[in-house]
Amino acid sequence: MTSPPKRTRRPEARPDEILDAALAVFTENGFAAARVEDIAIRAGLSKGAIYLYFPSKDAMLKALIERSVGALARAGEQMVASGAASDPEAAYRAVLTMILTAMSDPNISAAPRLVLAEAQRFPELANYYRTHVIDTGQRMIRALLAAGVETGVFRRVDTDVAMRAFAGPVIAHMFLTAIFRLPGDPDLDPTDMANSIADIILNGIKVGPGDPS
Amino acid sequence: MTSPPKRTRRPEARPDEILDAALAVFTENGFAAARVEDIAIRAGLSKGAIYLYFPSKDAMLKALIERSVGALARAGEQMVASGAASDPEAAYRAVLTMILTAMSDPNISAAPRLVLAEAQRFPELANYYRTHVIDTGQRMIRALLAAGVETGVFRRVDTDVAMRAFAGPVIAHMFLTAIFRLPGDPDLDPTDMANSIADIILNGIKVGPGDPS
Amino acid sequence: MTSPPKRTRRPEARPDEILDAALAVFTENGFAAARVEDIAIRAGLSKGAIYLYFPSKDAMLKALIERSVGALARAGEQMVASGAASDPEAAYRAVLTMILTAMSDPNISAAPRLVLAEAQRFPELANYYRTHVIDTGQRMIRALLAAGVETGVFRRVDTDVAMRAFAGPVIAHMFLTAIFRLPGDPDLDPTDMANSIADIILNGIKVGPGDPS
Amino acid sequence: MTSPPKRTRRPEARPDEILDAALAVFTENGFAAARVEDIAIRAGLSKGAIYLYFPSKDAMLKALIERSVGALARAGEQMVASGAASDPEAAYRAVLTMILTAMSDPNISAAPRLVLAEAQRFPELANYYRTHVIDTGQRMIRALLAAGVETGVFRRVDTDVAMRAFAGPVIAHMFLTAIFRLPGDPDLDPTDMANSIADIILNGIKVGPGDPS
DNA sequence: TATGAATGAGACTTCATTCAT
DNA sequence: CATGAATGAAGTCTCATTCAT
Repeated sequence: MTSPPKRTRRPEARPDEILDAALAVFTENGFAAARVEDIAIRAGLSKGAIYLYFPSKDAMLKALIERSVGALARAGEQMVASGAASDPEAAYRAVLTMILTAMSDPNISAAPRLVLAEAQRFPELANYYRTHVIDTGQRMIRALLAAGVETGVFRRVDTDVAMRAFAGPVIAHMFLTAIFRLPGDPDLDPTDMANSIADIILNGIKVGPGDPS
Repeated sequence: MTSPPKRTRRPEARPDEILDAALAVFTENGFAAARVEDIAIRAGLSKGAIYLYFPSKDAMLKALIERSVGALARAGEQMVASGAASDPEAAYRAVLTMILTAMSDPNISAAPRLVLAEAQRFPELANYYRTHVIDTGQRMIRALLAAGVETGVFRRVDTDVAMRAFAGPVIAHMFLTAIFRLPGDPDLDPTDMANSIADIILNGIKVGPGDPS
Repeated sequence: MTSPPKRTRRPEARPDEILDAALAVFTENGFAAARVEDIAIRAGLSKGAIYLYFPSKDAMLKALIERSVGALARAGEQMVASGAASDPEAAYRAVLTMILTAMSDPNISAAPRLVLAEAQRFPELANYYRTHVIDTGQRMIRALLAAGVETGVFRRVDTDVAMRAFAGPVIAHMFLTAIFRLPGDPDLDPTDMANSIADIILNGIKVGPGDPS
Repeated sequence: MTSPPKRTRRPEARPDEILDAALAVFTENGFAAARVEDIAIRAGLSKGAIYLYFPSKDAMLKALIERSVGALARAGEQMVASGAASDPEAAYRAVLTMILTAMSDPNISAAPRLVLAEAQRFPELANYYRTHVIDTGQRMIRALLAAGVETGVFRRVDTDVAMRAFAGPVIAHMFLTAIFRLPGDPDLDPTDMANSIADIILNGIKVGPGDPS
């Protein structure tokens, strides 16, 4: 239960500790301006030791993104498991609440923000993210929409449009929370926020009075 | 008709030409990794000449953001002029179309993306952007909502929620277009996209059959 | 009597005005750190105009030293004219008073100090100064001593020793006045100082009671 | 016995080795024109390694002066220990011989000359030197004079005058030796020179036949 | 003569990476 | 495994000098 006696930090956890430190430093300074030494210090290691675990600073960025993508993928699976097919509306609310809650924590949103900030410089990164995150998200959105159309609650909406409508508010919330929030600003409850957003989006894609199909 | 022999080229346009070049290089490489020499080359100048117009690389970033904010502010005024009060729905569609069209051009979205990428490193920048862009946007959204509530077409929606619902799809579109778009991907017409998004959002905040007020 | 109407500064005085400015800037910043632009500003000219009068920064330094050496040479002639032969003691007092008075003014001592500061970097400069100033001084000191020995008031003193005894206090005074003087320090009257120093040095080389010749 | 293979060389001596190299390069080129790389090469290190020991070129200059002042202070203590009180004349001769011998070596006089050359640019440096060297020297001269007046061998001499008479010849000797000496010039024996100068100065401040007190 | 925009070599400084220990 | 001294490439910024006007 208690934290181990410092020197005995299971050495197999090192890479992860380093990535934690790297994420923090990358987020604070941007990738290019981040110094390996600062990562080392934050990880409680010497500069040289970092290179026993990662061959380069670039590799750390890549590993970081891959790790974060893994977490997102797991979240996605959970999301699918939450039963989109039977009740698409409830599924959407559940997923949105989960993601928005996560993105309300700047420490958790750090990785996605890092990708958005650095993707242009690292096309390989952008590609990895697109394949593993965006495409997955797209598939999930499509499934959600299909389920809703099937059950007659949703009208037919273009996937590209839906992606913007579904992901956009999350991204906006992330930036507003992590970057543009002032010290005195009130804490917005993520669950309330998620439900209010869902009220709008779901209402927006529901079959209306005049919509035949 | 052709450009004069190198040394004589509307000298009063220099700072703007340099900022154009800087924006391009910053966007491509990120601020920290951008080299002043590349900016100079792109601006058709020597490295040293840059420093005749800007005292430092930091100053270029700042000037760049301020210039871009000016453009956004002007767009905002135009948006207000488009008559939100008389017909909020039409006003929203007009504004969204305008912004989304702009953000469909990676060259135009470059400045906002730069801010999102670098704001964490430059709190002063974040602050400037918040005061000049986000707060202005918030005011406009509030005015739009109030007008709609007044005329009985919109239900009452929290401003923070509305900001995420209104701005989010634009931001998502911007990133999808500028960063995650593959060479072969089809061109999405911004006007169609704006209208489809507006269909969702407007429908989402409209007074529904069951909503009394 | 009044200063000329600004634009009409006899253009033939330009080089001298530039050298005045250069001396001031060189003294303040050292030669290497001095900026040609600062010299130009101080001279009321543009950077480019400087190069109409001097081919390089180095040339300014050289011209500066040569000009200052000319002034010193003229002072030396005056010194010789003051009649060392007839009364060496009075001649020494007169010369010391004159030089010490001059060296009490940091503006006047600026050139010699500049030489001492930069001579190592510019052997040609050191050489010029040695030939024109030091060697001349040496000859004068030798003449003074010879006259005193002739009249029986001075004992025989080695020229190298005498140079150190004669010039040293002047140099010390120069540095103490120009560099190490604090704002609040009292003004020392150069004439008093010269006479007090002369009291020591003259007494020191006079034929004493026990000295035969 | 021979120096070990490059990387391992009493590492604790590094800063001192660097300062030795810096002093040489600063003296040769002046501070502003000295290149850090030249210092590094002279110290047998790479450019970057210098910055492991000193944060800037300025810091090297400061450290250099402080080190040299320390040496001078130690010499001063030794001088006091040489017994000024019992025999002021002998004490003066001893001190002058010591200092003049030191100043006859251009390597040793390098630091003081550097101060005289750069003090104007670095007021902090001038101040440090004044407090630690000049003021100390002044106190010692005053003590020497007081002792001589006490024993009735010296007449009363103003301290400011004495400083110029005592320190001047040393400074003159230093410049004549380090800067204006030609390759062919004969070696002057510092001890002889010190004694000859002392003959003049001591004689100059001694109580004369006509001086009552 | 004079201007001042422009050039480009060069300097200080930083930092990713290596390697002897 | 770990350290930390060392390297060297690279980048920002400065400034003497030039030149079209």
